Amino acid sequence: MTAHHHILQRRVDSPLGPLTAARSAAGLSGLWFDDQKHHPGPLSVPHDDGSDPVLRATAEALAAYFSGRPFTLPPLDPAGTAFQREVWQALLTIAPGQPATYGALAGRLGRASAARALGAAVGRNPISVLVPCHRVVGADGSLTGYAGGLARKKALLTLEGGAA
Amino acid sequence: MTAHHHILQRRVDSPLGPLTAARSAAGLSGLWFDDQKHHPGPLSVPHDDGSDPVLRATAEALAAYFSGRPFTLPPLDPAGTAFQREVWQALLTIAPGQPATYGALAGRLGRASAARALGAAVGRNPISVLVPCHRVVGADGSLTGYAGGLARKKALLTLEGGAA
DNA sequence: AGGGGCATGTCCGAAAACTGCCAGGATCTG
DNA sequence: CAGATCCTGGCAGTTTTCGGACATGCCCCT
Repeated sequence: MTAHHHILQRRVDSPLGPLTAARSAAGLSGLWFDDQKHHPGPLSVPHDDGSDPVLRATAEALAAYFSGRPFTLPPLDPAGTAFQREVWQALLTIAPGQPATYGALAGRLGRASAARALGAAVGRNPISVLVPCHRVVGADGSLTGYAGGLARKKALLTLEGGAA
Repeated sequence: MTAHHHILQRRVDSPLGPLTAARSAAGLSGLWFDDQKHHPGPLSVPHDDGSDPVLRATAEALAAYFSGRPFTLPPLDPAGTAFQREVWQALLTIAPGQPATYGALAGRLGRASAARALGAAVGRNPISVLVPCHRVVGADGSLTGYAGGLARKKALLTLEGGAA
């Protein structure tokens, strides 16, 4: 029951706009677009001077992602309920270019009837882009929603190509 | 808005039963009878090996108090809302043998009408005995309540003598 | 004397509301 | 008649709201 807080932050640029990355003691705890939904607001923690390994790895991963190069994720430590973390974990298993539906993902967790609850959890994903919550679409292929705005979701899916 | 946690604990004995003392980074954060109300439950923090200065000072202060000797308090750092800390601070100004009433104490804080709220705050005092929440009584002199049980409250007031 | 109402800050439990859903049926198009 | 659209109800986890209950005491009314 350790309450994990953000302890350090850093600004990161991207083709879709600037983001704020934050880390906890254990790893990357958040990565938000400035204007996205559920943004935690201005963090009252110090800014990284560039030496933090987790935040540096985050920036590098993001840059690699947008330029289509392979990359490795930094350790992740998003704060949430057990169910939410379970869902966010599952997001990592969705390959680029092969979007899944909310219902299918729910089924994969053995909770076929919890598609809607899963949708709510996906919408709360604190680590944009790197935890690919944008790869989940409606049963009919519609985008349905994205905390960073549907335009960004579409851009990300287009960038990843595949069966978009 | 730093959430202060307990980081170290220690058992302490007293004539009224064993207590658990806990400290934060800044000072003594709690001192509870085993069976008292609002007990935080088993703490998942290491036990002091006897070398911690704050917890040692706590044990010594408690021993001195019960044997009627003068003593000095360790630094205190109870966790609570602004109002609660204000109330607990005020408790320290009540001299032994000269109990105050809930209403009088509220008035002293410039909140004459908040006697009841103050009562609730007093009841939440996490540092038993050393922060003398037992020195507050009803307007008619009745004991009204004590997290550690009325028997202990009475015993403490008797021990302190004065206009009990 | 005794009873009822009210002020005040906090916590806690219950209940309602809110989701980035989806399947099934009704309604609306060519 | 075959789709495309729209509406409806039920789903499950989380968040928000709300109503009491408290370690009281004063005032007003019977």
